[in-house]
Amino acid sequence: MNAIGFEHHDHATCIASTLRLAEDNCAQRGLKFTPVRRRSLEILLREHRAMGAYDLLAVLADNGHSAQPPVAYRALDFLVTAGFAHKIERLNAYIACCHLGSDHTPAFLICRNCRAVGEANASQVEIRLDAAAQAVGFVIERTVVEAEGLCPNCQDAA
Amino acid sequence: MNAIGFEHHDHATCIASTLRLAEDNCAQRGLKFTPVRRRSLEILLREHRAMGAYDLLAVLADNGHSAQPPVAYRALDFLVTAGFAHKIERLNAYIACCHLGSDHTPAFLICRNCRAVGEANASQVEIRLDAAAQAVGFVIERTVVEAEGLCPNCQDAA
DNA sequence: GACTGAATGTTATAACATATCAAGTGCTAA
DNA sequence: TTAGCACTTGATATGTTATAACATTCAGTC
Repeated sequence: MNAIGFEHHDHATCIASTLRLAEDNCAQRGLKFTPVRRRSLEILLREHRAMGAYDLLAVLADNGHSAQPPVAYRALDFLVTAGFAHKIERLNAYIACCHLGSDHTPAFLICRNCRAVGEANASQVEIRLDAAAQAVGFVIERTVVEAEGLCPNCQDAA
Repeated sequence: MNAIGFEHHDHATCIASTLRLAEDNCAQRGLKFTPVRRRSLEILLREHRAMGAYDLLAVLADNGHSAQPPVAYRALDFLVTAGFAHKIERLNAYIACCHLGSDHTPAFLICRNCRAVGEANASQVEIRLDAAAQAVGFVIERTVVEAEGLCPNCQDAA
C-alpha cells in the first residue's frame, strides 16, 4: 500500500494545489499563513501520513526552524483550527486534510499494523448520533470517527 | 448534571451488579479477576466518569497497592480488553462500561466544559463506514466514535 | 518439590503536550 | 512618526500520558 489514503494520485500536484488552496483560504479569512505554518502543512502533505508533533518538529528543525515543542504544537493548532489538518486521536498524531475547503466531519481508517491512515470519502460515511444526544439533552459540536483495522497491504502480508 | 452519563440511577446497586457481572464473565471465559483488576473496575464504577490512568493510580495507591504507572496501565488494559471499560481517546482517559455484557460499538458524548462523559445508547447510534472501507479494501476491526459538545448542565451555565 | 505461565513489583525512560514570559513584527490610528 | 495593540515566534521549563525491560511472586500441575 502507498501512504496516501490507500490510493494512488499525483502527489506533487496534490501538494501544490492544496498549498494554494490554503493560501487563498487564509487570505479570504484574514488568517496569517506564515512561513512556519506553510512549511508545516507542506511537510504533512509530503508525508501524507499521520505524523506525531515531534516528527514534524524534527523535520522543521532540519529546515532551520526553532526546534522547541511549542513551535510544532502552535503550527499544528493553527492548521487544525483552520481546517487544513486533522488530529488522529487514536494515534496522537496529525495528518493533512484531503478535502480542504469542504466542510466535513472527517472519518479515518487507521491500519493497526503499519499506521497508515486514510480519510474516508465523506459521501460514503454515515454517522447518526442526534437521537442519542437529544435523548439526554446534549449538544454535539464535533465528532471524532476513527476506524481501526487492516489496510489492503497488511491483510496480504498476514 | 450528575456524572453518570447525564441520567440518574441507583449508584450502589449499579456498582455491585456490574462487579458481579464482571466476575461471572471472567469465570466463564477463564480470565482472572484479580484484586487489582477488581479494585480498578470498582474505582472506575464509583467515579462514573472518565479517569486518567494516573488518577486511577492515585486511588489505588491510597488503597495500599503499588503506585507505579504499569500497575494502572495493566489493570486498564485488562479491563478494556475484557470489555469492562472503554478508553476515551479524546481525553486519554478511561471509563467503566455501562452496558457490560452486550457486544457493542460504544459511542460517547463528551462535555468539553466539565469533561463529563456519557455512553450513548447503542440503539440510538448509527455508524456506517462499510462503504468507505470496502471502496479501498480496508477491513475494520473496531471503531472509535466520540462526540464533543456541551452537556445539559453546561449549556445552562453558559 | 520443581516446572510453567501469568501476574505483579520496580526502575527507568519514551512520547506527547502545555504554561510562561520575553522578544519581535506588522498594523493602525492619533 | 510613533505609540499602542494584537498577534506571532523564541526559549526555558515542566507537566502529563505511556511503555520497555527485567526481577519477583504466585497458582496450578506434573
